[in-house]
Amino acid sequence: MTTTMPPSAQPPIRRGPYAKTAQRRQEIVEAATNVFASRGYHGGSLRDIARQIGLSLTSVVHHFPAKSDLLEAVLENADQTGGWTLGLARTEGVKVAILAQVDFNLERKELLRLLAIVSSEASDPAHPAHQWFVDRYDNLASGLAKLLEYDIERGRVSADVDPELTGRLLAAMWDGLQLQWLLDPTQDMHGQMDAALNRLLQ
Amino acid sequence: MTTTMPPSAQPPIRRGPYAKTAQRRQEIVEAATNVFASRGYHGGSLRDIARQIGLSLTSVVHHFPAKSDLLEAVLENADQTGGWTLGLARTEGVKVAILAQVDFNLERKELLRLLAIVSSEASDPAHPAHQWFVDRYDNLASGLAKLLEYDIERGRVSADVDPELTGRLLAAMWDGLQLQWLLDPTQDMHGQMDAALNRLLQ
DNA sequence: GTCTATATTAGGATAGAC
DNA sequence: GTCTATCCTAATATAGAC
Repeated sequence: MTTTMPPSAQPPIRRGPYAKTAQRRQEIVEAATNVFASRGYHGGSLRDIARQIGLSLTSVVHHFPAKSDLLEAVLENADQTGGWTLGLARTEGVKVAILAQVDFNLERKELLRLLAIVSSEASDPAHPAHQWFVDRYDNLASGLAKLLEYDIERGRVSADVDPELTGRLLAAMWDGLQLQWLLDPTQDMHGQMDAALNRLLQ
Repeated sequence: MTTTMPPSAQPPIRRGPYAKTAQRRQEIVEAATNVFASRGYHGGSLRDIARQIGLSLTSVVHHFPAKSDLLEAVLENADQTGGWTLGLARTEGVKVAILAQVDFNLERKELLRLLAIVSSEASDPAHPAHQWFVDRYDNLASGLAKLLEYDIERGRVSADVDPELTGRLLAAMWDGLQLQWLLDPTQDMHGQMDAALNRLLQ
């Protein structure tokens, strides 16, 4: 906790350090993304993360007192950089939007590896990211459901489609194809997802 | 390596030890399945595995000199116990067979956790199980493709279905729904897979 | 085959100087 | 904020007795 200033003292102006800290934190988060992506959360070490950006272990710990704090920041960051292209879904429909996101993701293999490994690790309720992933799939499914409803209204998706259920199915297919692609990058994930969307949305 | 007997010496008869060894190995493999399932391959330790069956670490190492040897045995064993119900697919169709396997799998959560975690870890080509999982998905996809062809011939599955591609899609959907169910066991995986099969097989 | 004991390396975390 | 140095724990692996 920060100590409170006595009322008489000059309040220190220090906007520089804050900016520097934010930048450092970002560097650490990016390095952690790489390490967790290749070794998992349990398998990845803070030492590796520190080494990757030429920092000491102590400094990393200074910014993120516990390893789980760092994981939390990594996941937050992953969701921000994985900006879901909502606008495209409104104008072009959910299918086009998903395929665009698939193409975008094919360029960020490390991040996908991270999410794949940690999401399965996190199926243990004691895992620090357990709730985060449970919420993530709930939000993903209901987000897709809303987009599907919109498309159904406009006749772009069959009225037979159950939005909530199909949201779950789309998320599942997405993850599953991504795993197979991660294992074997010669797989045509775009084409496979395209075919899946045609079937699932009729 | 075992030393060769001199021709003059009595060949020792020892069938007991072999059987005992096989049983021990099986015990170790089952403990390793639990540990790898809850902590992953990197995160799981040989000590935990030994402790779980009241054995010393050294004895475990005696049977499996390297950790990766143990993982290999665990995966072999997982595929055997996860006996794919081929007979059912011939008589009742691929959809019934898959749903039966889904129900069976819902009782073996630890094994599914293991496969989920290790398969994503193994997307790193340097992982000891990398090739095993690449082959596994190839075999799974082509196996499903054969079953689909059979069902198409008999009119149980739409002739519009591309067997090889759809085999991939089914495997992906299966994995994806399983992950969501592992994270949140209140998910109705049977119902979701049923709906997915109806859509994917028309 | 199994054990105790130990080697060696590495993990997360903390103390205290600068 | 960053460092060196250190603590404590645990990892894989090996040596050698029984």
